[in-house]
Amino acid sequence: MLSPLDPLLHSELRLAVISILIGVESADFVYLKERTGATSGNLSVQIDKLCKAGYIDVEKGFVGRKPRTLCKITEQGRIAFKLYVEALKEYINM
Amino acid sequence: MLSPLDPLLHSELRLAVISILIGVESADFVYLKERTGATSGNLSVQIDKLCKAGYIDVEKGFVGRKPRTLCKITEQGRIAFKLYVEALKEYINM
DNA sequence: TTAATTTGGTTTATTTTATAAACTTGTTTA
DNA sequence: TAAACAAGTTTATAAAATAAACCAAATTAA
Repeated sequence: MLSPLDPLLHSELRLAVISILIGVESADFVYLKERTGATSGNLSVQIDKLCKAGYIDVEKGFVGRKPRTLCKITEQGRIAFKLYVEALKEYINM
Repeated sequence: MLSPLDPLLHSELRLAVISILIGVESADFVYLKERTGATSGNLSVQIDKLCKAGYIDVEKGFVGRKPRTLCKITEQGRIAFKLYVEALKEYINM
């Protein structure tokens, strides 16, 4: 039977965020928003979920006087993504 | 920016159904239920959505005295699946 | 200098989905 | 002939995604 798909990753926006974070050291809220085209509200919620799941680390601080939310994928996130991709491949027959 | 993912296909069960139908001439309700492990109710609903979207053809009939729901992917379904897979690849960096 | 706008978000409300539970109709089987 | 089963459908509930409204601080414009 087909492997189940991690519901935390099987979400367009969360998958996009993880997909971006996989390729970079870290990315901030503004960058993720621009790259994904998401609304702030939606992005905020989804970042929170990924953080609570332990898939990303979120560091809130300031750069100069502006707030900055920095996101970084965790090892757990990398593993979950890898497993998700493997499961997905069963569905798209690759 | 990342391509949007067809919401009709970006659903675990509907994707599983299409994935199975891609590989066979046709498949009936019972077979799909067994292969996906879904409940009847869920499967029924999702088959309906795929049908209404024009991604599959559904033929309800009888074999002997037992009802049989036969599903078959349409050309539109094949195309949608192909596009979905292409879009997905952007996310999983392939 | 103070009023409006922008930036970088968060919170709350709404809509949509997925899923499960309950139900139906006809058919075997005991 | 009553109980159980098969093949679904319908309805109710739970969870998700998304948008809209909001907020605080900083910047810009009048």
